[in-house]
Amino acid sequence: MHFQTAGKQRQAEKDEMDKYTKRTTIYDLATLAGASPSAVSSILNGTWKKRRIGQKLADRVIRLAEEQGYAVNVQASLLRRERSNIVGMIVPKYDNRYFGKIAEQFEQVAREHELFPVITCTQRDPELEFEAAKELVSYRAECVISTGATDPDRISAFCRASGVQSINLDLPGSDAPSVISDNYTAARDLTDLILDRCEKDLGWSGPLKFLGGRLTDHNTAARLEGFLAAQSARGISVPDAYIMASGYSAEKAAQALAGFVPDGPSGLFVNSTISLEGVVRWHSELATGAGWIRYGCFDWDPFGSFLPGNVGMVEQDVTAMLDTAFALIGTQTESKERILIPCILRAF
Amino acid sequence: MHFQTAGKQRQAEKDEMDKYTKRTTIYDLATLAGASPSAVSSILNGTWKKRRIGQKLADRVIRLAEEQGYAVNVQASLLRRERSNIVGMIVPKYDNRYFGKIAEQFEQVAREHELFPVITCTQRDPELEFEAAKELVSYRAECVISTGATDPDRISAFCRASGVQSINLDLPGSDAPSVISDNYTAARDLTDLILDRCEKDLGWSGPLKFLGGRLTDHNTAARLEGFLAAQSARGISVPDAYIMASGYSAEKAAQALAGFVPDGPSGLFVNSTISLEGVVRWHSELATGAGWIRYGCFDWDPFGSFLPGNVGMVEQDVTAMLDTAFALIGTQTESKERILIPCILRAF
DNA sequence: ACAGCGTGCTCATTCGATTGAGCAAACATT
DNA sequence: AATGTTTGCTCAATCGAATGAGCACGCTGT
Repeated sequence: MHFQTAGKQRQAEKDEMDKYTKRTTIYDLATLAGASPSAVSSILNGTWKKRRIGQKLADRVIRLAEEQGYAVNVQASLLRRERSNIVGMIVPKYDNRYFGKIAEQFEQVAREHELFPVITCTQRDPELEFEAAKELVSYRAECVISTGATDPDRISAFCRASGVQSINLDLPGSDAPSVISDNYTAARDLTDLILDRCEKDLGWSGPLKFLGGRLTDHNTAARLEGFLAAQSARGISVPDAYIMASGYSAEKAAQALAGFVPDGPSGLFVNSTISLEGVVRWHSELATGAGWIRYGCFDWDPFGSFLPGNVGMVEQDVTAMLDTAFALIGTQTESKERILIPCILRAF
Repeated sequence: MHFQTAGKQRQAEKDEMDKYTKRTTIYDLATLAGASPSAVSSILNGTWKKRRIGQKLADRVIRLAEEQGYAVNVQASLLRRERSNIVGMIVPKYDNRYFGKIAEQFEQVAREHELFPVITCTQRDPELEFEAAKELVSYRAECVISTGATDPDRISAFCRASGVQSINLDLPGSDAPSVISDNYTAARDLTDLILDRCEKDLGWSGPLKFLGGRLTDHNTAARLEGFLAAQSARGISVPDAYIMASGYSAEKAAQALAGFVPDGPSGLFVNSTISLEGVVRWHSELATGAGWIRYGCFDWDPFGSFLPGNVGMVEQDVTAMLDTAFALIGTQTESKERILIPCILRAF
């Protein structure tokens, strides 16, 4: 009999190792309670009423489990259940408020859905991203959410092949449903805000410069579109040289602005807080003309409102995005639709 | 025979569900390769040479595994190995640079040590913290690292009872080894920096005000000690009312300063970026006297250097802390020592 | 021809929890 | 007393991979 054998061996172990290994199992508890492992199992996982185990035995086992510091072996449990209850998230970085908030909210929402959140940070490295996805599949995750992935479709394809659901967040893919911010609308609104402020404060109306991000990146492209649309709606045309999509780093942003000393009103659309760092560095080192600058940033940081010249920031609605994403988990929909979540514009 | 039974049932499943469930197992691969599951298993986990499996069979199985998109079932594998390779980290928040960096570095270092990192964010809720620890123990984590935990000793005790190693990071406990910043020395250095600047810029020498944190919290206490020591070394004595350890929130910090309108030189020691937010808010709203203020912050944020009045920030050496903590993993040392890691002072 | 050895593989058991099936006793019903 | 029903529990198989033990074959040496 399986459990007796196990019990005996465990006993031998105890004799030999004398409590070095304290991992209590249901077999140990069964022996202690004078009951069967299956009774113990069902008592501890809450199915005991369904299985018509008596209250008395249940109480006894529960007390024993507490005394012995029992904790289920999730590996064994999940193996049998053929469910993992794990939701994986792939995130590029934790080093800014946006991804920090995503990670934090992700955990919270996952727990509300009775799922075990596992977050992996991939440093924007496509290989690491894919490795992370494979790892999550190995853990039999119920769903893998790729956030800001460089190659979301590769991940989706792999997940599909293993029968794992995948969802894209923040950056869309074409091979799985995507929940993303409404970058176009928010960029348009932010651009309008900057233009309004330039007019009000400086009596000047564009064109604005666009700084940061990469044009090949979907979100930057959508934001640029909104940026241009807001201006062309006012009859402003933006010279090509004003589009400085110089990548994601403070240094690059500062470099892009290096030669620029404003000799009159000017405005900037800053595409991320990381680029904003570069802008602020440049701005604070200007000998003259600093007062002629107005800028807004597509991204949120609590220190933003204290930066001189900053007229407003766009905060992405992380909570709404995650709620939407989690609503998709478990649905069999083969749709690869893009769901747009409106952003929150914070004007200063 | 176990594997034949499994093979047959799997086949039946395939017939019935026609590839809806694609989770390939070693039994599937064994059938396809005409080999035994044990051969397949050892080939895929790298022990095949030890087990004298031939190169030809190995090649064939490896190719098949790739073709079929095979991924080990970690649950089964770990159950058998009785090792999880999981390191857990309990972290209070992701919403500032410090914990963001900790989380990111933790993952990286864990991977370098061939461990699977699982991070849980507990919102500074003691119950959630403990639940998280229990969950990690259920997953048979090799080690649980508690960062900034409100009750690290409770976690350590529970882990010990289950035979799981635990380490405290950032905030010390008395029941497990602790790796923490050298708060005293860094606070002393930061205080000296602020005092120096006050003298140089304003021709004034203290006493400074201390803002933020909670005195019951070990780190705040150590920093306060350094703060006071630096001043008493210069013969400055600090009035009790200058110690405003008003907790961890921007609002609280702003409130603590609310009535204060400087009518002469003054200096502040700010105990965290979250308090710094409150300071900056207050500072930027001052009608007069803003120029008379100098402050430094015990915590790092890249926007810090652009804030007027900020003379320097202390950055905790996260990399060194984590390297030190990981060096402890697997050691059987029963020591509950505190290991102090020097901080990095960034003067502006 | 047979012992001795190396090579290449398979068998059967195990990890700990779950679960459909089923047994035995207590109790109710006719 | 015979039958049906409920209650309280146990059995045995199972999830997928890992592994000590061992089998069968071929080769070498004598």
